Amino acid sequence: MANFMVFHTQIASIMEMLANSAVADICKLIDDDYAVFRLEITQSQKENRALQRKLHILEMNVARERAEKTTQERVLASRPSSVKILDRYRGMARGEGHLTGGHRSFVKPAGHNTWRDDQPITVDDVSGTSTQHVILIESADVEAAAPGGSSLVKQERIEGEEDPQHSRDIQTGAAAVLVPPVATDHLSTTVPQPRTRCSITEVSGTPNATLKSETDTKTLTVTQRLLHTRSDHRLDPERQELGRLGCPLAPGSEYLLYGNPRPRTVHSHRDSGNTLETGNDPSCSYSTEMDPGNMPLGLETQTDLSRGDWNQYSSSVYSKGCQDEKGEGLVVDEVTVKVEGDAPLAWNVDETHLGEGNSQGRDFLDYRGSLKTNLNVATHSPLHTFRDRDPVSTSMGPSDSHGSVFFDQVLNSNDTARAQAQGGGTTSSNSKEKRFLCMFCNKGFSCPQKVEIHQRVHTGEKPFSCTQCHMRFALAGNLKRHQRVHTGEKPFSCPQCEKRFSQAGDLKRHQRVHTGEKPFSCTQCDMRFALAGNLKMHLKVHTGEKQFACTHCGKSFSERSYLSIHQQKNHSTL
DNA sequence: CTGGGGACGGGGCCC
DNA sequence: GGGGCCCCGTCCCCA
Repeated sequence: MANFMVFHTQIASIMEMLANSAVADICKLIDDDYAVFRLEITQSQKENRALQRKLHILEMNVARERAEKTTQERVLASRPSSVKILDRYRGMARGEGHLTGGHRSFVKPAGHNTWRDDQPITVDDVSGTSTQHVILIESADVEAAAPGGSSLVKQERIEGEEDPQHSRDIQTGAAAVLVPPVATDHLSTTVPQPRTRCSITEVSGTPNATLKSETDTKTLTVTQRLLHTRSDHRLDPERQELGRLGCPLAPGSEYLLYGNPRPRTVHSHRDSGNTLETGNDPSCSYSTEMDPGNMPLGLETQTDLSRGDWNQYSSSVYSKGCQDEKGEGLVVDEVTVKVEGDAPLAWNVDETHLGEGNSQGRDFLDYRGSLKTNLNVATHSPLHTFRDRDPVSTSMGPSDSHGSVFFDQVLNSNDTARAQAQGGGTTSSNSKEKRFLCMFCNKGFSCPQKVEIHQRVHTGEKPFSCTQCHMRFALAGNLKRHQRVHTGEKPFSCPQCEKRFSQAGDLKRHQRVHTGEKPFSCTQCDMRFALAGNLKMHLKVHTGEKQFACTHCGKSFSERSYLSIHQQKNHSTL
């Protein structure tokens, strides 16, 4: 029994020793693992800090890149001579629903003087889709700041998570003032040095980010020049190249330029795609979405840009513009522009696009012919100085400067003549009062609102629609007058007869019947006419459309025999 | 072909 | 500044 007790004690002792040993081993293992674990944690923390630093630097680079863009916008905004640009074509794009829908495409104008084809400045947000935009940035600055670390950063954003600042910067030129201080500082210090530029590239078809790095010192050089020559960029040789229109610079001009003649979003009724091709070659389909045939009717129900939206848009745009009568600011709105490669630019303005289905379509001109024949229609207004080729403006704006010049040409060719014929024109003696110029035709107006109204001539905007028919009008007064067609109202009565007229001009014209006045005389013969249209028809006699005109009375005949009969019958005694 | 009217585009002026 | 009105020019159509 005693032996048993001793044995039991020994066993217990051994068990205790074994237990202690086991605990010690376990503790030792735990300590070792803990040490390893702590070491790993420390290393991970170090890596995290390094990655955070890199991320921060990359964010700064992104901000810097944005700042470059926005600063360039400011360069445009701060155009000399207190010039202000209001891009009214955003409304056109709105009509396409692109902008309101969030679709934004900023494209390099093909053939742009200062942009290269390989410039990666392309931001394309497509709303309504789940497309993820991968911003891939590889910057030498990052490498320098975080040596040894990875320079690849993936940043994926889904729809709706768009950076508000980013969006704001892109959407409005006014946001150009919101340049991050860091970015501006960076610009001021590093711009002169070539550096790696960040490219924002949409990677389609790949769920994950891929790396794309582009070093474009040339672009930076251009950007730098633009950033630092805001006051003298008019003298930029490249901008001087704009002088192909023969537009000398006009320093100190007091003209304020309204409107943006850049072509806007194309809504071609013939082309399958709503495309606006930009490039060097002026062959670009252009039409306005003011398609009466497709327009909804009714002032109250219509929501297209031509009506309420348009008004709203215009008001917004011009309210912006009016905020800065001094020309201190710039409102540059973007317009969706889709570039298909570097397709040549061609502006095939087709009146069927412009006014199809509208009796007023006749007023639209085929600008192609005008473009051919009026390339030298020079306007000596300083406004052309500002039709620059600023890559920022073109990237942010609705189109490239080629389209702008095109508009200059074609619109000057048509509207300027009419405007000048009606006492307008930039060179009028009262140009000081009419210091608000239309960007399309240079016609001067006394206030911006009149420019806005006038520019409907060029834009095709017809905000006022008749609720009784499909007719649309650019002027409210014309709509009001038109409605007499439906009401039958004829408030103008002739005092000499029973006739009544819906328009005062009609009455006045009618009264020539009573007075015998014939103010329109033929320069080829002695015929006189009470109506200009009749004279115009008559002139065809002399222009060869009728080959056989009577030398006595001017009457013309399609065949010589008819003329002979006429002369024998009416002038045989002569 | 001419005369005449309907209707619209658009600039200028005034309130 | 905005709206209304006037006016001119123009196109189209018809008798």
